[in-house]
Amino acid sequence: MPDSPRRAIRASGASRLPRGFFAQPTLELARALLGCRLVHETEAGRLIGRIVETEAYLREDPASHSFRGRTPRNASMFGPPGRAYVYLVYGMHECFNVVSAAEGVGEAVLVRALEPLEGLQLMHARRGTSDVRELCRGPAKLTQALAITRAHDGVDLVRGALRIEAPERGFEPARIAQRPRIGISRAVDAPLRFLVAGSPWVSRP
DNA sequence: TGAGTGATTGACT
DNA sequence: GTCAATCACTCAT
Repeated sequence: MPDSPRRAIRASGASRLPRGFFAQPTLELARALLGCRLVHETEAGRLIGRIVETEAYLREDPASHSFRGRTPRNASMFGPPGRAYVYLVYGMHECFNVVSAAEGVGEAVLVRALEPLEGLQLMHARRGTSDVRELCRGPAKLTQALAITRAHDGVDLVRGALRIEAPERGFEPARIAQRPRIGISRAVDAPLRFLVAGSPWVSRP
């Protein structure tokens, strides 16, 4: 009996993204990440969600943490592409970013929402909700659901317990919409938010 | 050194 | 719809 296609991909390592994937321009990466899978292998089990919403934060971008230069907090943003940038916001919520652009350039892509794929029971327990729609619909919700903390700041997302994998073969987001970003007070009109149009999993339609 | 702010969420009116 | 929670960081004394 032959393996399923998905299993074959996993077994061959084909779902792993090449490091160069993360080196593409930040805007293109923000779009390309839609449909990819965020995977976290934890001791309690494997947690997986499909990325359905992202926001780009660029150099020379007043809304970006990197705008005023490198600090201990945002140092990961200036690291090599394909790393994680995790920070604390409002004193209690953690947000997960994929670092992009060359080392020394402070750009990243914020992951705002996921479609839960695997480890749903663990996510429910971590989030304290029985509503599947509320598991990963928001940047701080998804970090809580997938057990992502500031301890993951700077980790390599190409390989390791926390990583990003390519979409299943043949999978493509139906339609991609581009909108202004959410929750910021500077550069509010720049259409740097990307989402899977019509997806019920995005933080705001 | 102290005040102000923030890439959010959930509880409450 | 409004608003509090809570702390790292920035900026102005």
